[in-house]
Amino acid sequence: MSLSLYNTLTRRKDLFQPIDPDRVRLYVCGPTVYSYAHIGNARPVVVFDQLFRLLRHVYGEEHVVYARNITDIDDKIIDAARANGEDIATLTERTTATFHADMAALHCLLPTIEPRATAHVGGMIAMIAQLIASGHAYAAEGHVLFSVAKMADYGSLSRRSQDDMLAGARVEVAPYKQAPGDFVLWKPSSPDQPGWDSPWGRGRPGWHIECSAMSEQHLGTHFDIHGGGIDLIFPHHENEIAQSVCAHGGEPFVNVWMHNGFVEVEGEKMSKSIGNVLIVHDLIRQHPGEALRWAMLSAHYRDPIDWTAERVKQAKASLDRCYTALRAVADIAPVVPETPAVLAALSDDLNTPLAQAVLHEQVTALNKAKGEQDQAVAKGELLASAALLGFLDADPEVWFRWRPEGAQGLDDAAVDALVAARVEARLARDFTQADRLRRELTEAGIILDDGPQGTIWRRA
RNA sequence: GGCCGGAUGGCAGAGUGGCUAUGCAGAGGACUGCAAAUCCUCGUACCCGAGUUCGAUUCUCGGUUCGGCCUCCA
Repeated sequence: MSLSLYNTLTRRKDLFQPIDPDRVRLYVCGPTVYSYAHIGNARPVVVFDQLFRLLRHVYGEEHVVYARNITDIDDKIIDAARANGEDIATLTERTTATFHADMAALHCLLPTIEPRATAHVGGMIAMIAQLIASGHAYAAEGHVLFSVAKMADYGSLSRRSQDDMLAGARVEVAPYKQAPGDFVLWKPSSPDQPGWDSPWGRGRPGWHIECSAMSEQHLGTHFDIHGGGIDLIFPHHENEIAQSVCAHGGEPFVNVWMHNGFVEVEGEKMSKSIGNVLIVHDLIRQHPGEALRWAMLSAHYRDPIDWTAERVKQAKASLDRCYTALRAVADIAPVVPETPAVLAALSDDLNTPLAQAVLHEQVTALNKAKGEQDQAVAKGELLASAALLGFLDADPEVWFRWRPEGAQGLDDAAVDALVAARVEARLARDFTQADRLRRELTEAGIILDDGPQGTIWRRA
């Protein structure tokens, strides 16, 4: 199965050919750990988790290296720590732990490597020194800046020229800059700010250099795929390219650049001023994480996604349909196929909406399957496809008993008791009583299914 | 102003130069003590205009419109 991926560099889908199929390397820009991750932060995590899963399937689990950094030094962190009255390490460790838990709830695997910026300052300083030595950067007033004029094809990823950018007139013109487009590699720290000793005085790294230094250390100077949000194309990734290519004597840096689209909320841009920022940590208390993952993957990763209550509801309904089918064949051992049917959809630039459609067709096939043999095959087809997407790994009984945190109403034992009472009433052919109990349960959000094997229930 | 990406049925969302996904919602039927679930059937959607073509929702050009980025941003 050939894999094609849309490459921001070429602006088209290209056949993916790894540099080394025994060591396929992926780098994704990870979180700046100063507060809870919002749904927009979660999108690249879910999208590139999906890519990671696909690459592992195609090249083998041991042959894929996925690095996603933790940015644990940044001015936003400094400000947040000060505001909280806690030290930076406490803040970043706490936030990182929450990030891990939240992303795990979205069924995201841990990356192979999770480098932290503060553990790589030495590498950043070395790379900056290299850039100065090769004439691509200069020191001025305690800062070190990259000189964009020294790189011939600066702007090739975002396809913009220096002139175009100056027309935007939002470029900060600092006195120590030789040209307005030059960007900071190193900046000085005041005594009350965190800092590291360097040849240019005590200071801290600029935003872009950490990814160049960390990818170099863990993935080498030239690797396969680099991902992140579409807003990172410029300046972050453009500058990363400039730093890495120039520090490595002009050799190629990344073959495929991939960018996910933005998340909107109920048709509006998500922003603090509108007050519609959705925090993953809150969402996972109100909805099963698997449903949130389904919702996130229900739009193609390059398109903007409008995150709505309706979308989450539909995602939950889709998974209910899957788990309903699986519940009916819970006792049948699946016959797992070698190649999941969703592989073709995923191999076409991660077409997850099409993959979900395939899952639905597999559910229909499972529902229609007659006899244990056919059911075992249909179940295996569904599970194999779902596994590649990070879905349907729960016990259906657990899925259908899920309830939001702090939910009022009947707990599992209370429901079981009422259901048992109704079963007795039905056996006694007291349908008035049975229907009264059904009504009571329906009002409590419990849906009953009287089947040949007895009565089962689920939460709506 | 520059660069980039969209516009598909009630909703979400794929895809294709002719055979018009998938799910939800809706209509009808089978099944059912009631119900739920399931299965079957149904609704003939592709922003506008011109061009290319035997044929365009799909390709080309123009337009309308929505959105993103232009050194804080996933």
